[in-house]
Amino acid sequence: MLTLRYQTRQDMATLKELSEITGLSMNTVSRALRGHGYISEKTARLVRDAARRLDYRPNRAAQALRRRTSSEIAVLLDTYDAPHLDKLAAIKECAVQRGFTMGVYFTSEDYPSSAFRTLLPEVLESAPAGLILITSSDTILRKGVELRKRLPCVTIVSDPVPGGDCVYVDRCQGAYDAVHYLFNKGRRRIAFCETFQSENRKKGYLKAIQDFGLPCIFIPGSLKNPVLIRNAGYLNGKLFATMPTPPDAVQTSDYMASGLLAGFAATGIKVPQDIAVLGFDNRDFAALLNPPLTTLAQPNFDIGKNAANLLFKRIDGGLNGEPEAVRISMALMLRQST
Amino acid sequence: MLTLRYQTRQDMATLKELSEITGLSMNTVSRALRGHGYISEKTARLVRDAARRLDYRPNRAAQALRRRTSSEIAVLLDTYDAPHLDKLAAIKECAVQRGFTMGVYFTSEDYPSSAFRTLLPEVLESAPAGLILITSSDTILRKGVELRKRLPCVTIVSDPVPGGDCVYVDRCQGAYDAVHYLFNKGRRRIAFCETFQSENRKKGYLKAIQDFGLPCIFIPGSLKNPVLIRNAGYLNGKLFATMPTPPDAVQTSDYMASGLLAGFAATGIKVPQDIAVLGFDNRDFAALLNPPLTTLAQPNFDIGKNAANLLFKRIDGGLNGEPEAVRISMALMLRQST
DNA sequence: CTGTTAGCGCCTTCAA
DNA sequence: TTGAAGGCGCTAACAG
Repeated sequence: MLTLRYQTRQDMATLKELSEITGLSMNTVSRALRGHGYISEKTARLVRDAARRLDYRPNRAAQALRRRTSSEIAVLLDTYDAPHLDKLAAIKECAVQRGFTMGVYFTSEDYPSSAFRTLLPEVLESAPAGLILITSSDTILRKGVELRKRLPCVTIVSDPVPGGDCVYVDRCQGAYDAVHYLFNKGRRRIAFCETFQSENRKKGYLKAIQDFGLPCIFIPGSLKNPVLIRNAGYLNGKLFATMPTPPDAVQTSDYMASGLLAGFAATGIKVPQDIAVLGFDNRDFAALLNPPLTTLAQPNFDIGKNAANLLFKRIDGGLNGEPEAVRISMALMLRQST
Repeated sequence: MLTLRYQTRQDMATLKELSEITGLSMNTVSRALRGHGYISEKTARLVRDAARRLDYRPNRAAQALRRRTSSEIAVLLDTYDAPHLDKLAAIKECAVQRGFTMGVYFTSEDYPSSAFRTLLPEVLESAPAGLILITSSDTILRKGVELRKRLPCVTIVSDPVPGGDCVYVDRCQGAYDAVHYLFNKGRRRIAFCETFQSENRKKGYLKAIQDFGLPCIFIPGSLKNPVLIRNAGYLNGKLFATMPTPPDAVQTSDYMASGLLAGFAATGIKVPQDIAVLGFDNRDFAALLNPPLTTLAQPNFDIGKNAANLLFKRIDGGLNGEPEAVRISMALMLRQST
């Protein structure tokens, strides 16, 4: 059974108690614990032992009040997208190691109380030590650059943000690599299905087919809803069957790919024999499709870790450093669809 | 462009400023803002106007220090499961409406700093006003019941927790309803594929086939990893094809269902003509499978909302109420696999 | 109905 | 190297 010496904050030891027990002043105890200023080795040990014995934990509210800034890292998300959980876990992990907490804030147009302009004040209200923005909204990114003057602020994005600290996933390079891989596998008619927010992916595709001297087979589309995308994919898949010289490979989003696979199955097109399908994002379901989908993965945990590290660099080093853009590359997850 | 009158907590107005502006004592201002104690309508309005003008926001650190409890709702998750995001969103929504913040904590065996026994102190450290535990761990649930004496504490679970406040999803009833539905559709040989943590689902299945006088076709299994489950499903699907009198319907998890569909496709079994497939959980990918999967959905947003409401009931009403168990029923999402 | 007083627990001077 | 004093912003208890 898990037992603790306290069940609420009120049961926890305070500096004062430590000072009474050790016979030192509160101040000395405080400094010893934080390792600030001059403290003799002996006193330091004395204090640390007492603190450990009482399982002392500083009162964060008091710290925040006094220091005028809390030890919270605020993370702002603009979608409820599942992969974000990994990023959060990574940020959390880094935060804990440094004695920071993590506050999560969701922006969403769906809920009035979560609109960015009402949410941001709420975030600032907690006086966070730093801010991580996971978003594709220009408004939010601009605000991030502006806030950076006063508050360490790192964004997680798909394109580098000028003037701001950011971690970005090189989706363009990812798509390029995907086409390269398909090319090496002997595919020569590589199609691209466009979806919502696929600009960078498209760039990579276009650059690659040019570099490798391949024809451009571009299927436009701009749907946002996963299920609608899937249905569009289904129709696209059937469409391929009617083409005189159909593609022998497709690069597209995981959602679209799920529909394509269904469309191909319906028309007897064999994957990967007749056509290779290569997705994007490595969503949970990619491995569950039929056949399991080869796809480009975002290293989400890594992304979170890099963002947190960059943020702490600013928290430690002040706000005068040059903005940095950390590039994260995508990884190809090989499965049976290629 | 979004502009605020402050960029950090330090720029924000304080009670003292409000008191200077209005000519009232800090105390009066404070009471007027909180609506506590006697305040004349005139003063109240005066204060509220000034507060709005300066966009006053109470300093949460100071409040927490003084009140000895913060205005944070702590939520503890023991998996990174995607559906939890909806629950979080709902809890957050309720919290914001009441002026509370939400702190999210992940327990995970994968990361040492996230083990429950190190995490719980961290949670308590922030002196939360209440705690929501989303977990299937017995240790954690027991601790929840114990904590309840000191701290409002609601669990989100699959079985009611004796002695504790909880919101539970009636998975047993869900499975029962699923079989009932299949029965009404004329299916008479309804199989059940067991998976990790499917006890309640199994109970519902067994009860239903008994009530409707159907044969029990039980395929055991206890895998945990989604991809392995999917592969097992694929094999199960092929297995069905070899049976002298195969089932005409299956109830199982979404993961297993994804594999079954692949297995059926490989052996020429038609869904839903030859066999109906009915999943469980309505995961993101259910609608993306081929054919789109009929499945039982957990109303995650609803679950979160109920948990938050129950928690606030305790926060408002003290810790002496009788423990409550709120039952949430599952909903059948009809798609093309049945 | 309103004001005064006294801290909550911690950290930053400054003095010893 | 250590201690004493003061105050961060807010609220509870009490007095007017």
